[in-house]
Amino acid sequence: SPLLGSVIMALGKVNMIAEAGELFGFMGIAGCKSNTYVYNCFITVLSEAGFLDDAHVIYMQMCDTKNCQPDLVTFNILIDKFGKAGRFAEAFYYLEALKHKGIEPDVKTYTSLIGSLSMAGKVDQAYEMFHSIREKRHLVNLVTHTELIKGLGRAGKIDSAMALFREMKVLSFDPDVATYNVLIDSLVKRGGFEDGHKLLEEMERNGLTPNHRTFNSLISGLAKVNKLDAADGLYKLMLQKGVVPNFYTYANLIGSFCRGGQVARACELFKEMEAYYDVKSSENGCSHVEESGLLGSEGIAVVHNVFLKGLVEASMIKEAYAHFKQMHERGCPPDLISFTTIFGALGKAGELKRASFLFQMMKDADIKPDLVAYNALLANLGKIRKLKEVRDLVNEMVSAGLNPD
RNA sequence: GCAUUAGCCCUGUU
Repeated sequence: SPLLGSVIMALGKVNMIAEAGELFGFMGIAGCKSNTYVYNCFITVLSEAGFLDDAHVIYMQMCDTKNCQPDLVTFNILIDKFGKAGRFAEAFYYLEALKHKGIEPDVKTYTSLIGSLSMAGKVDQAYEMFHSIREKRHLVNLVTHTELIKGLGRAGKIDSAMALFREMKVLSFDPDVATYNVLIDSLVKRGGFEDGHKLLEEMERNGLTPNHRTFNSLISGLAKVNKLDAADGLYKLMLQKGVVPNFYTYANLIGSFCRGGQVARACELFKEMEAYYDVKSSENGCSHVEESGLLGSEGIAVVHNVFLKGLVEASMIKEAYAHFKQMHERGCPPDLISFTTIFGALGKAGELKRASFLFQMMKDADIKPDLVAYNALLANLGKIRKLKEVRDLVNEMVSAGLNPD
C-alpha cells in the first residue's frame, strides 16, 4: 500500500488521472489491503486535477467503509481544494463533518480556510476566523500569519497587514522569507517600491536571504511604474548576488519592456533566457526545480506567451506572428494561450480569415478551445456581423460542454 | 516506523 499510494501520487503529478484511478481500483484486491493513506492519495490527485466532485464521491465511499473512515488529512485536503475553488458551502460542510466525528481541526485546516477566504475576496471573514482561533497557540503558526498578511495586502489593507506583521514578531512567530515576500509584493504592487525596498533591507539585517521571488516582486513593482531601467538594474543585481532568475523574472521584464516600447531589449532578454536555460539544463540534467529558481517547460511557455502579447500590444502583430511560428523549432510548441493571443490579435486587426484558420489549426493540433478562446473569436466575428458563424461557434462550444457567458 | 494535507512571484477574450 505505501507503494500504491506513492505511484498514484506520481501519476497525478504527470496528469495521468485515468491511470491513477485504475491503480486505485486495485486497492482491496490483489493482496493490497485498503487503507486510508491510499484513499487520501487518490483524493489528492483528483482534487488537484480539479475533479472535486469525483473527490467527494471517493470521500463518500470512505464513509461507507469500516476501516477507512476519513481522517484529518482527508478533511484537510477537501477543505483546502474546495475552498480554493471558492466552494465554501462544501468546505464548511467538511469542517462540520470533521468536528462531528470528534476530530480536532488543526493548524493546516484553519490556514487553508483563511487563505481561501481571503483569496476569494472575503478577508474580513478570514480575519474573523483568525481572531477566533489565535488564542489557541497550537492552531496558528508562521504560515497562518503569512497567509492572512497576504490576504490583507491583496485587499489593499496594508495597514492591517503591517500591524499583523508587527504582532507576529511580538508573539515570536519569526517572519521568514515567504512572509517578507508577500508583504513586499503587496507594497510594490500598490506603488510602494520604497517601502518594499526597506523591507528587503530589513530581512537582510535579520539574516534572511532574499530569493528569486523577492526580486521578482520588486522588479514587477518597478516595471508597473515604468521604471524600466531600475527594473533592469535589479535584474542585474540579482544575477550578481547569485540569485537564479526564473521564468517569472523574464516574463515580468520582457512584458514590461514591450509595453514600454523597448522591444529590442525584450528580444535581448529573451535570448539571454534561452541561453541561460540551455546552460543550466546541461549543467545538471534535470534542473527544472522550482527551488533553484528554474521552472519546467510550462514556465518557458509563459514567457513566450507574454512576449507574444507584448508584441501585439506594441502593435507589432507581424513580429508576434513570426515569433509564434518559430515556437515549435524553439522547442516550445504553442499552447492554447499562444493561439488565443495570436488569433485574438489577428481578429481585432480585421484579419478574420486568418484568425479562423488558426483557430482550426489549433483544434487540429488537438488543443481544445476553452471559453476564453471562443470568446476571443466570437467578439470579432460579432463585430462584423458574421451571425451565421457566430451561431455555429456557439453551438459548437455548447456541444463541447462549455457554458457561454 | 514510513508515506498522503496549509503560505510568497508570471500569460490569453469581455
